Amino acid sequence: MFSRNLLGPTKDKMPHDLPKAYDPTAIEDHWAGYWVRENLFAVSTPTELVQNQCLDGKSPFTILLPPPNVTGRLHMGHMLNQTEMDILTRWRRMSGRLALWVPGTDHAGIATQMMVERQLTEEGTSRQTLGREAFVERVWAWKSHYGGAILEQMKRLGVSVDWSREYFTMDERLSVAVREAFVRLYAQGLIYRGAYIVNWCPRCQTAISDLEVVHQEQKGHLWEIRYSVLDSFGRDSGEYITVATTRPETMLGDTAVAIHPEDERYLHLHGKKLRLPLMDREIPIVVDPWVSREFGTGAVKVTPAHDPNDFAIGERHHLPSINVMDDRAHINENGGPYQGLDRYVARKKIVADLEAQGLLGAIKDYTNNVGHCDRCKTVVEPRLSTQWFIAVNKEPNGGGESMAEKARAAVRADSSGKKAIRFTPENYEKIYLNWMDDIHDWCISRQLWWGHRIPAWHCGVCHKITVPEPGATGDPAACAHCGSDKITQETDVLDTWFSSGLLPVSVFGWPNITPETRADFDAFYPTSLLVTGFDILFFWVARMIMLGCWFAGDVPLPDGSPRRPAETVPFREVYIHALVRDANREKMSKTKGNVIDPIEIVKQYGTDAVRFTLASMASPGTDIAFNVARTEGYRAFANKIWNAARFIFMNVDRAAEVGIRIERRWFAAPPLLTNESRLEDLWIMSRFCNTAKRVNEALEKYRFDDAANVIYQFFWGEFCDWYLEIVKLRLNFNESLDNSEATDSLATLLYVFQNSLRLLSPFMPFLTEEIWHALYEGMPPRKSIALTSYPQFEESYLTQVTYPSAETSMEHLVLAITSIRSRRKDLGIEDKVLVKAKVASSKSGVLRKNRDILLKLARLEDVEVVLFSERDSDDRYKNLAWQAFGHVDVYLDYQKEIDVAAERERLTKDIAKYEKGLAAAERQLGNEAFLAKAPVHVVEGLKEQEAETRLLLEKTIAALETLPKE
RNA sequence: GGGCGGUUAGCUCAGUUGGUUAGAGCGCCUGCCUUACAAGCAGGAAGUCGGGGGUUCGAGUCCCUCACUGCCCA
Repeated sequence: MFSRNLLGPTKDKMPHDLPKAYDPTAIEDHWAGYWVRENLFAVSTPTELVQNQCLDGKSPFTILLPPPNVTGRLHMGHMLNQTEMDILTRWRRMSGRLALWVPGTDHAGIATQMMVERQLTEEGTSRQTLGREAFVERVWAWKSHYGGAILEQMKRLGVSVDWSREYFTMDERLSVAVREAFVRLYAQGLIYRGAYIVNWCPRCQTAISDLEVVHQEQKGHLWEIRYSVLDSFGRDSGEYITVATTRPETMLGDTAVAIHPEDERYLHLHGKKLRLPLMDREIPIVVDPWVSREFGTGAVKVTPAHDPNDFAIGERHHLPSINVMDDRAHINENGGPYQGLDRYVARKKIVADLEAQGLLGAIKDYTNNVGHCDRCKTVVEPRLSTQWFIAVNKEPNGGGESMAEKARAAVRADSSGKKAIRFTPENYEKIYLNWMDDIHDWCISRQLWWGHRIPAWHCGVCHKITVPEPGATGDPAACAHCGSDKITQETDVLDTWFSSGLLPVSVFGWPNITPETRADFDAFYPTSLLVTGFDILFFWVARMIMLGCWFAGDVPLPDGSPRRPAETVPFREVYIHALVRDANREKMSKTKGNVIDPIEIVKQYGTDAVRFTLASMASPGTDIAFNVARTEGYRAFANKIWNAARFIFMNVDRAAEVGIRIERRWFAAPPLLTNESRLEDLWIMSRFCNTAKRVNEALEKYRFDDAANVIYQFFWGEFCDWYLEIVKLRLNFNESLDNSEATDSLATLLYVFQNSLRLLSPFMPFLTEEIWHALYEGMPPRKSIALTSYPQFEESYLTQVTYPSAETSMEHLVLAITSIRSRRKDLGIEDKVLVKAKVASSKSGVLRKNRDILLKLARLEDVEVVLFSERDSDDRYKNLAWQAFGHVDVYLDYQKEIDVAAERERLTKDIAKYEKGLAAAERQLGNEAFLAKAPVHVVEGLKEQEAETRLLLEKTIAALETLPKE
């Protein structure tokens, strides 16, 4: 097998004996392992770099892998994300940048805790039985055993990350950063603790942030409940006020009923009290303009402990808050007779009891938006609870901008129009800013055991909170307020996104930035790019911007000068990629069962083909409907490349037989072509340079689709379809002949092929690596094609010769060939039959000069080439059945009966087409306004087109007339 | 309810600042195992660019409107 030669090439073996069909499984594992083993993409701490300045003058290209959950399994979204990052990183690396891609995993608080809890349940135990310390140990054990499987999957995809820098968000050094970030924010007055309505997940038994709540429409009911109005003696007045609710069980915690101050229906009730049914509690009627008069009955029950709006009303009217549910959303001791019941059981019972007491009004069907836990899909319970928050809109102690303000400024254009962070696609900038404009304080505490424990200590004596001073190491021994040593650490942990939001600063050493340790930070911060999905735009991207801008601002530049805001950002660019959907544009989900496992597809079609599929469909802003039909097509492309290699190796071997060896300089520099060089060589070099230029431009704009399609088109449609076919004419190696022509052709062929491999390698790293090594017969100049340079548009090279004329000449030749082929088909000439042809053209010189190509590719026995003018003035050419193809007319000398009817139909159809086109052109050219206002090249182009169409029309009509009458 | 996007060939999608007769892949039809490749080669069919209106010499592209559809936020 081919790759075995690379591991130990032997002279006596045929080195280029490749299997006929490309088999990715035979090579991919080998190279994936090789890249990791050889540490090819490791970037050591730069020693002589100044801030963002490489020795060669190019800044480093730095990119962080969005850390997958340690519990994660690779899905299509990851694969898209990683393919895009890998293409860009490989491309930047090959383009001469110091390219660092840092991988790692996220401890994923809730997800991981759930995973281990599930295991414990199966074992018949629980985390509570184990206790906190043992449980956390158990999670670590789980992590070392099962965690990070996703990184192994990534290795299989061949991502060019620096594995030596792999991190885990709970690593010691990153935990230090988390703690320091917390204590600094606390010292700045931006972290506070308080009782607020939070989203409570009864399943996970923790508060979750607004972002972790997914709203879903759900069919439910709207229950109307009658509350008795009391008279001035506290007795039932006989009057009722009716409220409507979707959550009747919360009435247990009602502390008021609110009405709109100007609602005429209730004016007489201002200042009255009500009897809360079932609980027999007196509650006031309050007036509040927030109440909508149109909704329901215009009277709303107020449950400050279980609804954010009610909480606000409660604050305004100094109402008590009665929390009626416990951590599991069971009714607690404040729920009277309902204590201990699950919320939904309680709901049923309360409705039944109300009905029994005649206090239940209408029950209406009602669809409302119910919040669910993002993680476990349990219905979230808004619930009053004491949590830790970051005040994102608040000025820090000592003044200055808030975190949100800094984070907005980083994205908005400054006075000179520059943006410190640029989004692609651009519209995400607006989405980000809209969100940032009404951002709420961030609830950062979670009632979990797995995560970074909040570095705050509660005093058992004075009940105040002690948070260490910034920079302090070690835990406090005594209360900072009363000196008592009876302090215990807060049991809550931090939101996972708090630690991942710090990654851009923490992975490069923050907060430990000293002259000795700062080299990484100086070189790699800000990172160059973030590639991620829009689903974590707010979760992660926004938090990184807030935290990055906040903390990097304290780190001076290497020369000691203060860091300007634009240099505090965590990344300079954000590329938001699309969602990968299934072939029917459905969102992939486990419940729908339409999840495509990338590893399965990779096994079936090869990593390169899947990568190429994703790249070719990754048009910014458009979701990807992943269709294996596409992947099948790109597997065919991989096979095409493979077979081109086989063809080339075959010729290298044939050359070797007559003593011609590959010379390294053929690879190193482009062939020296002149205006006298052969057309196909000039043309393919021109096309290659053009392709390289377009690929570089496309990648610069994150147009992975354009880049992939341009390469595909070049390699298959130009290099294989035309160049290889033509070059077969030249590759005649013979001991008795002068082989210089064949050798020259081989040199150009190898140059273009080898550089095409480089061009392709960021997209198809495995296949190109394999063939590239084989080209050097196992003795390559570098360890990997990934360490060679990326083809660039070589301006100086292209000005040496007249490439544009080579392109037009080649186009003409191609037109002549395809025209003859088309005519052959029309006449029903079998492929293997060689015929004689006459070709009239506007460029007969090109066709005469490349007669051999014309004969071979059009399968001709002989060809006579004349100019149009010669043909038209010579009687010998009159009355022949010419077929017009624009700049070329074709006549084939073939005796077989032609199908007159079919021919007539075809010509008639053509005539109709030309007439239509001609009419359109004439109409426009007859328009004086058009002639006056349109740019010259447009007018000239149209005139030319009109003339051509007219000529085609005339010729076709003539051809129709020469057909025998029926 | 607020905001953003989409509608182009049978399918999945490109189409850059308005400019000559709208492209690609897959699929489809016809013929070929032409020694790199049948995962291939050659030739071909297929679109009134969601509907309507407007701006313009000129609109898939800009504006208005309607329809359908997706997403985010509340």
